[in-house]
Amino acid sequence: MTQRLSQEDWIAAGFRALATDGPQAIKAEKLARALGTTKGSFYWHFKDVPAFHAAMLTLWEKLAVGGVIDQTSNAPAPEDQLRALIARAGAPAPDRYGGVTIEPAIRAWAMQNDAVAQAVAQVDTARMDHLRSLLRASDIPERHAVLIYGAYVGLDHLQSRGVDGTPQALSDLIEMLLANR
Amino acid sequence: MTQRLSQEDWIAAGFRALATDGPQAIKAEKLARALGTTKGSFYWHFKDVPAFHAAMLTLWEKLAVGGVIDQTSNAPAPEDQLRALIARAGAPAPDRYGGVTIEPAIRAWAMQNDAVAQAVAQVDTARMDHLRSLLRASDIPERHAVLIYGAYVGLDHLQSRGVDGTPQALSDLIEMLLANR
DNA sequence: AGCAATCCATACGCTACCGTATGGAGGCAA
DNA sequence: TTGCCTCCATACGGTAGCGTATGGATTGCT
Repeated sequence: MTQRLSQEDWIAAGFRALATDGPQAIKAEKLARALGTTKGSFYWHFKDVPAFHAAMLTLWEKLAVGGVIDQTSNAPAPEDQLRALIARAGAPAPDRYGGVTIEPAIRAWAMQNDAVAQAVAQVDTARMDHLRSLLRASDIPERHAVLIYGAYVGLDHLQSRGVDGTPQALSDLIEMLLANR
Repeated sequence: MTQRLSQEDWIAAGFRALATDGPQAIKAEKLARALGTTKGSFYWHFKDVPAFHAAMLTLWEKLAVGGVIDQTSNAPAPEDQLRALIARAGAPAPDRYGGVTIEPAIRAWAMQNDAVAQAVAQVDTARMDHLRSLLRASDIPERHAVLIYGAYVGLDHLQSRGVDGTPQALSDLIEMLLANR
């Protein structure tokens, strides 16, 4: 690699490593090897490994919340806002980075790192709040937010493990809830 | 600890460590410290760390598949078999060990270990096959197996992260599917 | 071209964990 | 009691990663 690297390059490499090999792959020297450089560069761009992790998390929070919440105000009826949300969240996961879906990996990471767990909790709360408001506007009981979001999380996980039929399943659920209100 | 330990003691400690601190806590010396002993004992009971992991996985597969599949044949109508399954899978997760729910932690572990991923895949296939047969008998379209199982996985994850309302959500889904067939 | 700022390579000491080897400690049978 | 067998403690060499320090290379500015 005769190219000079930026913080973003390192973070992208971090997400790639996280998605393919799990949290234990997000180490300074390991990433340096993957980028064809040395940890000298890493410690130039980041104070230490926890700071690097924090940078990854900040970016993910932005992608994970923004990617789901915005672009729903364009739809006319609240039912269609809901459908648009599911369409966006269903097939390809909303938070991709470098072509890789990272959310299941982030959730796995949260098991062994409290800072990550906290970030995931914030994202979950924000998403569920938004979902609840859409449900309210669509005359669907708000308590179903847990079901929808749980299904989203589980289907995303199963999709990452190679199970298929997952995108369709989520919109099946929404249509059923819309038909039964 | 003046007590002599068995393989089972080590495995229980392994699950405890996995559930609370994640996969990186399943190390010989770490577990030894948690048990108040040394790794001399560990390497007496297990050939090496991968062999220990394999023992954990074998046990989990048994709990995870058996715990869901058996004890459903006692119900009369297939609808009630389905309800019984969900009741068993809903509130406390079916595979507990030492009072701890371990499935979300196992799934997280699967991100960074191919042997674990394979075990999870086998469990998922077995459970979904069984679920599909119950759906067939209950006149619910089989393709909804993915939705139900996805919801189960996601709700189990959310429950482990402290979100509440998760047990109710799964039976809501089943009742809705039963009402809409 | 010359200079400064930016970025990377390398070497070092430190910690954590692995797996092995070997020597006990304690229970149990004869 | 003696001896054996099961189980654990300890010490060792090896690997991988952390964070620091310091010097060298490149880039961009003037």
